[in-house]
Amino acid sequence: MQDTEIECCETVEVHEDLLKIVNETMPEENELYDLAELFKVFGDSTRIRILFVLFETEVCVCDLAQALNMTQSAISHQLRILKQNKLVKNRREGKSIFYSLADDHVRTIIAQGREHLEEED
Amino acid sequence: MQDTEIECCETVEVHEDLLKIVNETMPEENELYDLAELFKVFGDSTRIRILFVLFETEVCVCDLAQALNMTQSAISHQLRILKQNKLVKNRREGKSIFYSLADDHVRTIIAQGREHLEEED
DNA sequence: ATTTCATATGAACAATTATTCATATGTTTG
DNA sequence: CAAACATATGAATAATTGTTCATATGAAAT
Repeated sequence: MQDTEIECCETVEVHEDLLKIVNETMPEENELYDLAELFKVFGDSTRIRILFVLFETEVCVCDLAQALNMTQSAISHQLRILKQNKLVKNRREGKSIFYSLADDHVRTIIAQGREHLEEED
Repeated sequence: MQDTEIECCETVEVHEDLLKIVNETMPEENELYDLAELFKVFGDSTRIRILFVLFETEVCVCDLAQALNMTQSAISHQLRILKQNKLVKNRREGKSIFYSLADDHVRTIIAQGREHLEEED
Protein backbone atom coordinates (compact mmCIF):
# COMPACT_ATOMS: atom_id res chain seq x y z
CA MET A 1 0.00 0.00 0.00
CA GLN A 2 0.99 3.57 -0.52
CA ASP A 3 0.36 7.04 0.69
CA THR A 4 -2.68 7.84 -1.43
CA GLU A 5 -4.05 10.98 0.12
CA ILE A 6 -6.04 12.69 -2.56
CA GLU A 7 -7.57 16.05 -1.93
CA CYS A 8 -7.52 17.89 -5.22
CA CYS A 9 -10.27 19.79 -6.97
CA GLU A 10 -13.14 18.92 -4.64
CA THR A 11 -14.10 15.82 -6.56
CA VAL A 12 -14.72 13.46 -3.71
CA GLU A 13 -16.63 10.39 -4.74
CA VAL A 14 -14.67 9.59 -7.87
CA HIS A 15 -11.40 9.01 -6.07
CA GLU A 16 -11.99 5.49 -4.79
CA ASP A 17 -13.27 4.41 -8.21
CA LEU A 18 -10.24 5.98 -9.83
CA LEU A 19 -7.82 4.16 -7.60
CA LYS A 20 -9.70 0.95 -8.27
CA ILE A 21 -9.35 1.53 -11.99
CA VAL A 22 -5.69 2.34 -11.80
CA ASN A 23 -4.99 -0.66 -9.60
CA GLU A 24 -7.24 -3.21 -11.27
CA THR A 25 -7.93 -2.47 -14.91
CA MET A 26 -4.67 -0.74 -15.82
CA PRO A 27 -2.22 -3.13 -17.49
CA GLU A 28 1.18 -3.71 -15.97
CA GLU A 29 3.87 -1.16 -16.47
CA ASN A 30 5.79 -3.27 -18.98
CA GLU A 31 2.70 -4.05 -21.03
CA LEU A 32 1.97 -0.31 -21.25
CA TYR A 33 5.52 0.23 -22.38
CA ASP A 34 5.31 -2.55 -24.97
CA LEU A 35 2.01 -1.19 -26.28
CA ALA A 36 3.50 2.25 -26.73
CA GLU A 37 6.55 0.75 -28.43
CA LEU A 38 4.29 -1.16 -30.81
CA PHE A 39 2.34 1.92 -31.80
CA LYS A 40 5.50 3.91 -32.28
CA VAL A 41 6.27 1.48 -35.07
CA PHE A 42 3.10 2.59 -36.84
CA GLY A 43 3.96 6.21 -36.21
CA ASP A 44 6.23 6.72 -39.18
CA SER A 45 5.02 7.25 -42.72
CA THR A 46 7.90 5.33 -44.28
CA ARG A 47 6.95 2.23 -42.32
CA ILE A 48 3.27 2.79 -43.10
CA ARG A 49 4.14 2.94 -46.79
CA ILE A 50 6.10 -0.28 -46.51
CA LEU A 51 3.15 -1.97 -44.81
CA PHE A 52 0.76 -0.84 -47.55
CA VAL A 53 2.98 -2.48 -50.13
CA LEU A 54 3.11 -5.67 -48.05
CA PHE A 55 -0.68 -5.66 -47.82
CA GLU A 56 -0.66 -6.48 -51.52
CA THR A 57 2.44 -8.55 -52.15
CA GLU A 58 5.62 -10.05 -50.87
CA VAL A 59 8.60 -8.01 -51.98
CA CYS A 60 12.39 -7.85 -51.76
CA VAL A 61 14.29 -4.98 -50.16
CA CYS A 62 15.69 -3.66 -53.41
CA ASP A 63 12.28 -3.47 -55.07
CA LEU A 64 10.81 -1.81 -52.02
CA ALA A 65 13.50 0.84 -52.06
CA GLN A 66 12.91 1.54 -55.74
CA ALA A 67 9.13 1.54 -55.44
CA LEU A 68 9.16 3.93 -52.49
CA ASN A 69 12.00 5.95 -53.94
CA MET A 70 14.26 5.66 -50.94
CA THR A 71 17.75 4.34 -50.32
CA GLN A 72 18.26 0.65 -49.69
CA SER A 73 19.80 1.50 -46.33
CA ALA A 74 16.86 3.53 -45.11
CA ILE A 75 14.42 0.79 -46.10
CA SER A 76 16.57 -1.87 -44.51
CA HIS A 77 16.70 0.00 -41.22
CA GLN A 78 12.93 0.34 -41.18
CA LEU A 79 12.36 -3.30 -42.10
CA ARG A 80 14.52 -4.23 -39.16
CA ILE A 81 12.22 -2.32 -36.83
CA LEU A 82 9.14 -3.88 -38.40
CA LYS A 83 10.66 -7.32 -38.00
CA GLN A 84 11.76 -6.78 -34.40
CA ASN A 85 8.15 -5.96 -33.62
CA LYS A 86 6.90 -9.02 -35.52
CA LEU A 87 4.83 -7.07 -37.98
CA VAL A 88 6.84 -8.49 -40.82
CA LYS A 89 8.67 -11.71 -41.59
CA ASN A 90 11.22 -12.58 -44.24
CA ARG A 91 12.67 -15.45 -46.19
CA ARG A 92 15.79 -15.77 -48.26
CA GLU A 93 15.66 -16.64 -51.93
CA GLY A 94 19.12 -16.68 -53.45
CA LYS A 95 20.71 -13.31 -52.98
CA SER A 96 17.43 -11.57 -52.24
CA ILE A 97 15.43 -11.44 -49.07
CA PHE A 98 11.67 -11.24 -49.40
CA TYR A 99 9.53 -9.55 -46.81
CA SER A 100 5.85 -10.16 -46.11
CA LEU A 101 3.23 -9.37 -43.48
CA ALA A 102 3.59 -11.44 -40.32
CA ASP A 103 0.22 -10.87 -38.83
CA ASP A 104 -3.30 -9.75 -39.65
CA HIS A 105 -3.56 -7.42 -36.69
CA VAL A 106 -1.55 -5.03 -38.77
CA ARG A 107 -4.38 -4.73 -41.29
CA THR A 108 -6.97 -4.27 -38.57
CA ILE A 109 -4.99 -1.65 -36.73
CA ILE A 110 -4.33 0.39 -39.84
CA ALA A 111 -7.92 -0.04 -41.04
CA GLN A 112 -9.19 1.31 -37.71
CA GLY A 113 -6.80 4.21 -37.97
CA ARG A 114 -8.12 5.07 -41.40
CA GLU A 115 -11.72 4.84 -40.22
CA HIS A 116 -10.93 7.19 -37.40
CA LEU A 117 -9.44 9.69 -39.80
CA GLU A 118 -12.46 9.49 -42.09
CA GLU A 119 -14.79 10.45 -39.26
CA GLU A 120 -13.12 13.77 -38.64
CA ASP A 121 -15.12 16.93 -39.27
CA MET B 1 4.50 9.95 -65.92
CA GLN B 2 7.96 9.50 -64.67
CA ASP B 3 11.26 7.87 -65.38
CA THR B 4 10.57 4.45 -63.87
CA GLU B 5 13.39 2.31 -65.13
CA ILE B 6 13.79 -0.50 -62.69
CA GLU B 7 16.56 -2.99 -63.04
CA CYS B 8 17.51 -4.04 -59.57
CA CYS B 9 18.06 -7.51 -58.18
CA GLU B 10 16.94 -9.52 -61.17
CA THR B 11 13.32 -9.64 -60.06
CA VAL B 12 11.58 -9.02 -63.32
CA GLU B 13 7.91 -9.86 -63.28
CA VAL B 14 7.04 -8.24 -59.96
CA HIS B 15 7.88 -4.74 -61.06
CA GLU B 16 4.74 -3.89 -63.00
CA ASP B 17 2.59 -5.23 -60.19
CA LEU B 18 4.59 -3.23 -57.70
CA LEU B 19 4.15 -0.01 -59.60
CA LYS B 20 0.45 -0.75 -59.92
CA ILE B 21 0.27 -1.21 -56.15
CA VAL B 22 2.15 1.93 -55.39
CA ASN B 23 0.08 3.94 -57.84
CA GLU B 24 -3.33 2.47 -57.16
CA THR B 25 -3.67 1.00 -53.68
CA MET B 26 -1.30 3.30 -51.80
CA PRO B 27 -3.17 6.12 -50.04
CA GLU B 28 -2.35 9.71 -50.82
CA GLU B 29 0.73 11.27 -49.31
CA ASN B 30 -1.25 13.34 -46.83
CA GLU B 31 -3.34 10.41 -45.66
CA LEU B 32 -0.16 8.45 -45.01
CA TYR B 33 1.14 11.38 -43.05
CA ASP B 34 -2.09 11.71 -41.05
CA LEU B 35 -2.11 7.98 -40.31
CA ALA B 36 1.44 8.13 -38.99
CA GLU B 37 0.56 11.19 -36.91
CA LEU B 38 -2.42 9.36 -35.43
CA PHE B 39 -0.38 6.35 -34.43
CA LYS B 40 2.31 8.55 -32.93
CA VAL B 41 -0.35 9.61 -30.46
CA PHE B 42 -0.67 6.02 -29.29
CA GLY B 43 3.10 5.72 -29.14
CA ASP B 44 3.59 7.14 -25.67
CA SER B 45 2.91 5.26 -22.47
CA THR B 46 1.63 8.30 -20.61
CA ARG B 47 -1.07 8.81 -23.22
CA ILE B 48 -1.83 5.09 -23.21
CA ARG B 49 -2.28 5.23 -19.45
CA ILE B 50 -4.60 8.20 -19.79
CA LEU B 51 -6.67 6.31 -22.35
CA PHE B 52 -6.96 3.26 -20.09
CA VAL B 53 -8.40 5.46 -17.38
CA LEU B 54 -10.84 7.00 -19.83
CA PHE B 55 -11.92 3.53 -20.93
CA GLU B 56 -13.50 3.23 -17.50
CA THR B 57 -14.62 6.69 -16.49
CA GLU B 58 -14.78 10.36 -17.24
CA VAL B 59 -12.24 12.25 -15.17
CA CYS B 60 -10.90 15.73 -14.51
CA VAL B 61 -7.31 16.77 -15.13
CA CYS B 62 -6.38 17.10 -11.51
CA ASP B 63 -7.59 13.60 -10.64
CA LEU B 64 -5.81 12.16 -13.65
CA ALA B 65 -2.57 13.75 -12.58
CA GLN B 66 -2.90 12.37 -9.08
CA ALA B 67 -3.96 8.92 -10.22
CA LEU B 68 -1.09 8.61 -12.68
CA ASN B 69 1.33 10.31 -10.30
CA MET B 70 2.38 13.00 -12.74
CA THR B 71 2.36 16.78 -12.75
CA GLN B 72 -0.76 18.62 -13.83
CA SER B 73 1.22 20.28 -16.57
CA ALA B 74 2.48 17.06 -18.10
CA ILE B 75 -1.01 15.57 -18.13
CA SER B 76 -2.47 18.73 -19.58
CA HIS B 77 0.04 18.77 -22.42
CA GLN B 78 -0.79 15.16 -23.26
CA LEU B 79 -4.53 15.73 -23.07
CA ARG B 80 -4.08 18.52 -25.56
CA ILE B 81 -2.49 16.11 -28.01
CA LEU B 82 -5.21 13.53 -27.47
CA LYS B 83 -7.85 16.19 -28.04
CA GLN B 84 -6.22 17.60 -31.17
CA ASN B 85 -6.37 14.12 -32.61
CA LYS B 86 -10.01 13.70 -31.54
CA LEU B 87 -9.36 10.71 -29.35
CA VAL B 88 -10.71 12.60 -26.39
CA LYS B 89 -13.32 15.27 -25.74
CA ASN B 90 -13.96 17.49 -22.74
CA ARG B 91 -16.62 19.48 -20.99
CA ARG B 92 -16.46 22.13 -18.33
CA GLU B 93 -18.13 21.71 -14.97
CA GLY B 94 -17.48 24.65 -12.69
CA LYS B 95 -13.76 25.05 -12.24
CA SER B 96 -12.96 21.59 -13.47
CA ILE B 97 -12.73 20.20 -16.96
CA PHE B 98 -13.73 16.61 -17.47
CA TYR B 99 -12.23 14.47 -20.19
CA SER B 100 -13.75 11.39 -21.80
CA LEU B 101 -13.21 9.13 -24.80
CA ALA B 102 -14.32 10.66 -28.06
CA ASP B 103 -14.45 7.58 -30.17
CA ASP B 104 -14.64 3.82 -30.04
CA HIS B 105 -11.90 3.25 -32.57
CA VAL B 106 -9.55 3.97 -29.73
CA ARG B 107 -10.68 0.85 -27.91
CA THR B 108 -10.42 -1.27 -31.02
CA ILE B 109 -6.96 -0.02 -31.92
CA ILE B 110 -5.58 -0.61 -28.46
CA ALA B 111 -7.33 -3.99 -28.20
CA GLN B 112 -5.71 -5.08 -31.46
CA GLY B 113 -2.36 -3.87 -30.22
CA ARG B 114 -2.74 -5.96 -27.06
CA GLU B 115 -3.76 -9.02 -29.06
CA HIS B 116 -0.72 -8.62 -31.22
CA LEU B 117 1.51 -8.48 -28.17
CA GLU B 118 -0.09 -11.59 -26.68
CA GLU B 119 0.74 -13.61 -29.76
CA GLU B 120 4.45 -13.06 -29.47
CA ASP B 121 6.64 -16.07 -28.83
C1' DA C 1 -13.02 43.30 -7.45
C1' DT C 2 -9.64 40.44 -5.61
C1' DT C 3 -8.16 35.97 -4.32
C1' DT C 4 -8.21 31.15 -5.05
C1' DC C 5 -8.60 27.08 -7.62
C1' DA C 6 -8.33 24.18 -12.00
C1' DT C 7 -6.39 24.04 -16.26
C1' DA C 8 -3.65 25.64 -20.34
C1' DT C 9 0.45 27.14 -22.55
C1' DG C 10 5.23 28.85 -23.94
C1' DA C 11 10.14 28.23 -23.60
C1' DA C 12 13.96 25.26 -22.58
C1' DC C 13 16.27 20.96 -22.00
C1' DA C 14 17.01 16.05 -22.45
C1' DA C 15 16.02 12.07 -24.82
C1' DT C 16 14.55 9.58 -28.86
C1' DT C 17 14.61 8.67 -33.70
C1' DA C 18 14.94 8.66 -39.13
C1' DT C 19 18.14 9.18 -42.58
C1' DT C 20 22.74 9.23 -44.68
C1' DC C 21 27.30 7.50 -45.44
C1' DA C 22 30.58 4.05 -45.14
C1' DT C 23 31.32 -0.55 -44.51
C1' DA C 24 30.31 -5.43 -43.19
C1' DT C 25 27.92 -9.89 -44.03
C1' DG C 26 26.57 -13.51 -46.77
C1' DT C 27 25.18 -15.60 -51.21
C1' DT C 28 25.95 -16.55 -55.99
C1' DT C 29 28.58 -16.64 -60.19
C1' DG C 30 32.73 -16.88 -62.88
C1' DC D 1 38.91 -18.31 -54.45
C1' DA D 2 37.68 -13.79 -56.17
C1' DA D 3 34.29 -10.59 -57.82
C1' DA D 4 29.66 -9.03 -57.90
C1' DC D 5 25.34 -8.48 -55.92
C1' DA D 6 21.63 -7.95 -52.20
C1' DT D 7 21.05 -6.80 -47.69
C1' DA D 8 22.44 -5.43 -42.90
C1' DT D 9 24.56 -2.52 -39.62
C1' DG D 10 27.32 1.11 -36.94
C1' DA D 11 28.29 5.93 -36.29
C1' DA D 12 26.95 10.60 -36.98
C1' DT D 13 23.70 14.20 -37.72
C1' DA D 14 19.31 16.57 -37.86
C1' DA D 15 14.77 16.69 -36.44
C1' DT D 16 11.10 15.48 -33.30
C1' DT D 17 9.18 14.99 -28.81
C1' DG D 18 8.04 14.54 -23.47
C1' DT D 19 8.68 16.78 -19.30
C1' DT D 20 9.61 20.65 -16.24
C1' DC D 21 9.26 25.31 -14.76
C1' DA D 22 7.16 29.55 -14.86
C1' DT D 23 3.26 31.92 -15.98
C1' DA D 24 -1.29 32.85 -18.24
C1' DT D 25 -6.34 32.12 -18.56
C1' DG D 26 -10.72 31.70 -16.77
C1' DA D 27 -14.29 30.38 -13.45
C1' DA D 28 -15.89 30.53 -8.56
C1' DA D 29 -15.94 32.31 -3.95
C1' DT D 30 -15.07 35.65 -0.42
